[in-house]
Amino acid sequence: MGTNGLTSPSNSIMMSNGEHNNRRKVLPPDERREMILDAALEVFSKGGFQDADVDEIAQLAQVGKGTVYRYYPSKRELYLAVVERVFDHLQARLEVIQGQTQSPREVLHAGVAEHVRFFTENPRCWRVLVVGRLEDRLNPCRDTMLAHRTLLDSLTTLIREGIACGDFREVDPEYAAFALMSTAATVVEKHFHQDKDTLQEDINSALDIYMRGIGK
Amino acid sequence: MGTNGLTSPSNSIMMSNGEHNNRRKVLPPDERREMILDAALEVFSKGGFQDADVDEIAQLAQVGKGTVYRYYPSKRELYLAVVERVFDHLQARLEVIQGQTQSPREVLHAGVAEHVRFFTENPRCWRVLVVGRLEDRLNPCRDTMLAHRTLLDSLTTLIREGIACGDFREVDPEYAAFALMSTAATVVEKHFHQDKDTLQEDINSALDIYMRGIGK
Amino acid sequence: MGTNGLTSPSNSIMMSNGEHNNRRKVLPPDERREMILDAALEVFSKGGFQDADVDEIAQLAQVGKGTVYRYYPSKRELYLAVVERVFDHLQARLEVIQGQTQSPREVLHAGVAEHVRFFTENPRCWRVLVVGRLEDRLNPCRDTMLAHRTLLDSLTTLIREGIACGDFREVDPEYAAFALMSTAATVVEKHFHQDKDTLQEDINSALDIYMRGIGK
Amino acid sequence: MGTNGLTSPSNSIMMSNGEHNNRRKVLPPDERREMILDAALEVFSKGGFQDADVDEIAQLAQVGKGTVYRYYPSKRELYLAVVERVFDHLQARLEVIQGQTQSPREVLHAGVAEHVRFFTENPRCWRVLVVGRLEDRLNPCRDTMLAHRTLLDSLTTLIREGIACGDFREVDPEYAAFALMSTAATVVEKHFHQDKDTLQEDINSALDIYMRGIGK
DNA sequence: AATGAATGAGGATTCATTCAT
DNA sequence: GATGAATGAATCCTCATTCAT
Repeated sequence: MGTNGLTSPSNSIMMSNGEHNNRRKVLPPDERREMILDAALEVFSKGGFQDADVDEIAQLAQVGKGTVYRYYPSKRELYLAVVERVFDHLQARLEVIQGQTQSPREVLHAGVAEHVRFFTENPRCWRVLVVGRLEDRLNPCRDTMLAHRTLLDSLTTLIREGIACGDFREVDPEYAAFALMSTAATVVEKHFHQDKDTLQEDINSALDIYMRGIGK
Repeated sequence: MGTNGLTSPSNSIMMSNGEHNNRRKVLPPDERREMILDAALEVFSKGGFQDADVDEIAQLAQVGKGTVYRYYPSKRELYLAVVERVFDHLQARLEVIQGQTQSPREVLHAGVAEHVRFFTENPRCWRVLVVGRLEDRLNPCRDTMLAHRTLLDSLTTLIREGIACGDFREVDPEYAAFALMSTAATVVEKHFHQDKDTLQEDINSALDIYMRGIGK
Repeated sequence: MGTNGLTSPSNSIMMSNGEHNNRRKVLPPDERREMILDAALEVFSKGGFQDADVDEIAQLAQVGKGTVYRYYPSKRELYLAVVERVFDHLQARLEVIQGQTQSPREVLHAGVAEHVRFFTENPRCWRVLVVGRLEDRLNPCRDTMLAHRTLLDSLTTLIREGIACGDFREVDPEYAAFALMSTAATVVEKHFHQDKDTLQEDINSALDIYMRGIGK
Repeated sequence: MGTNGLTSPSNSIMMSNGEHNNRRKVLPPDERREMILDAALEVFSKGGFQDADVDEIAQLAQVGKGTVYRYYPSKRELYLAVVERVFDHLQARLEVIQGQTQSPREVLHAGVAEHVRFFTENPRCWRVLVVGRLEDRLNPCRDTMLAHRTLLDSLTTLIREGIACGDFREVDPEYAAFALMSTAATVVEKHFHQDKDTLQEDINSALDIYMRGIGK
C-alpha cells in the first residue's frame, strides 16, 4: 500500500528536509512515474478523460508538464496506464482471495466482497473505471477492454467450475459472470449514492439474490 | 416510429430531386427540430458530450450552425433534450406494457424484455444513455439523473407490489430495482459485444437468474 | 416635440384601439421609420455602435428585423441616420436662437446655453454623439464628421463676426470655436457626473471663463 | 524611449538575418510582454476595444495567439494594461515638469504643453485614450476612469494652489481643471485634423485664451 | 533528464444580413 | 411591404503537445 497511492494519499507532497523545495528535485525515475500516476488517477477520477487537464496533473505530481510527456507519450496513454494500474491492484487483491479459499461458491462470495471493498475504499479508482468502461463502450477495441475481459474470463472460469462441481445450476457461465460484475457494480454505486454505511449488508443482500439466482 | 428517427436512420440525407441543396430550405419548424435532434443523437452517441462537435451536428442535420442555436440555447441543452427524448420514447414503450399485463412478475418480465429490445434496436440511444449515466456518476446532480430516477422509482414500486402480492421474496425493493436495471444493461451490453444474435435467449437467461433470485 | 422621440418617450408603444396588437400593424411608412430611429437612438446610446443589437432595435421599434433593413441598408447606415437626426434637432434649436438675438456675444452665450440644455435634456442624444465623435476620431472621413463641421463652421463664422464687431479679441476663430465646443461638452459631462443640479450656474461659470478668455 | 514602443514604431517587424522566422523565438519574457503591449496599443488604437482582434495583435507581436493569453488573461485585461501603460508614460513625463518649475501658472503652462506634445508625438496613445475615455462615458465605473481621475485631481490641486497664491481668480477649481483637460484635448484633436504643423502656436493660442479666462 | 513558455488547431457561441413566405 | 427563421463568417479562449534551455 503506502507508496502505491491507492489507499493512502501520496505523502510526497510534504518534504521536510531543510532544503529549499523549489530546487529541482532529484528523484529516482520510478518514484517520479509513481507520482505522475497518482496525480493522474486523482485528476482523471474527478471529471473523466476529457475534462482532465495535463497541467493540473503535472502540478499535482509536482513535476513539469514536459516531464509528464517524457514518461507518457500522450494524455491518452497516461490515462490507459492509470486504468491498467487500477486493474492490476484489483487483480492482486483478488488473487489473494483466490489462493485462500476452496469451493467456487466461497471464492465467488469472497471475491465479490473483496471487489466491492476495494472500490468503496478507493472511490477514485471506481471513478476512473466507470469512465474507462464508458470509453470502452463508445470506442470499443480499446486496451481497457482487455483488463475487463481478463477479469471477466476468470469469473467465467470460476462459474464454470462451480457448475461442474455442482455448486451452481446450469446457467450460461459467461452471462452469469457478466451479471455478477453488474451486481458488484450495483452495490458499489449504491454505496456511493447513499448516506448511511450498510456496505456489508448490501453485499450480503446482493449476493443473496444472485446466489439464489444461479444456485441450485 | 419511422419519422422519429429512433429506429430508422434519417433518410433526408439523400435528396434526389434536381434542385440545388445549398439553397435555404423551407421546412416546418417541427421537422427541423426533429432533424437537429436526430443529428444530435447520432453525434452524441458516437463520442459522448465532450467529443461532439456542434458543427458536425449542424452538418448532419443539414442546417446552419446558427440554426442549432436558434432551437437550443447551448450544446448542453441540446444534449439534455436528446437524453430526454430517448427517455420519453422508452417510457412510452414501457407504458404500453404496463397497461397490458397483470401480475407484477409478468409486468417485470415483459418490461425488461421491452427495455432490452428498445435499446438493442436503437444502439445510438443506448450509447447516449450510457454516456448520460456515466456523466451523472462523475458530475452528479444532473438533470439526466432525474430520468433515471423516474425509471428506477417505477421499478421499485412494481417490486414492492410484487412483494406485497407474494410474487417476490422479502428483498430490499430499491436494491432489487437497481439490480434489475443492471441486469437489463448487462444483456444489452452483451448483445452489442457479441456476434451471434441470441437476444431472446439472453433475456430469458438473465431473467431466469434474476427471477429465481428474488422469487419465492 | 411629441413624435420626434427626442424629449418625450415614444408614445406608440401603447395602442389603445380594441384590436389585437399581434396583428400586423398598418402604419404609414414615416411613422415606422420614426419608430425605428427612436429605438435605434435608445439602443445605440446604451452601449455604442458595436454593442448595439439589431434584434433589440427591431423589438423596441415593434417591427420585424427585416423591416429595419428595408428602411436602412445596414446597421451602420441606421447609426449614421440616428446621429444625423440628433444633429438636425440640435441645429433646429440653435437656429431659433440665432434668429432671435443680436450681438455675436449674446448669440454665443445663448447658443451655448441652448446647446447644453439640449443635451442635458436628452442624455441619449449626448451619448450617441459621444460615440459618434469617437468613431470619427478612430475612423475619420466619416459622415458624422460632416455634422460636426457644420456646427463648428457656424460657430467659427460667429466668432469671426464677433471679432469684426469688436466683441472679441483677435483670437484664432477656428480654434476659439473648437474650444467653445469643448467648453460646452465639459459642462454637459459635468452635469451627468454629479448629483446636484447646478446646470445654470455651471453654464455661467464656464462661459465666464471662456468669455473672459476671448473677450476684450 | 526607443524600446518602449511609444514614440518609435516597433522595428522588430523586419528581421533581416537569414534564419527562418517561423521557428519558436526565444526572447526574455519582458521583451515579449513589451512586444505584445506594443502590438496591442497599435491594434486597439485603430478601432477601439471591440474592433480589435486578438489574432491580429498576436500576429503583429509575432507571437502565437496562446502566448497573448499567457501574458494577459483576457482581451479586456490586455486592453486595460495598454491604457495603464499609456497613463504611466504620460504621468512620468508630467512629473518631470512638476519637479522643475515653480509657480502654479508656470507648472500649468508647461504641463499642458507637455501633455499636448506627448499625445501629438504618440497618436496611437491618444487614440486608445480617446476610446478609453469614451468607453468610460458609455460604461462608467471602469478602471480607466481611475487614471483620468488621478490626472484630474492633480490638476485640481494645482489650480487650487494657483488661486491661493493669487495666480488665478476665484474660479471653481474642479471645473477649471476639467476645462483645462478639454482645452488640451482640443489642441491635440486640432493637430490631428489639420495639415500644417502649428502645434506650438496652437498651444500658446489655447493657453492664452484659457489663462486669460482664469487669470486675474 | 527536467522544465515550462510558446504554440495554434479546435470549438462554442454571436449576430448582421438575407430571403422565402 | 413586412416578417423572422436561417445562415455562416467571425471571434474569444482552451489546452495538448513541442522544444529550446
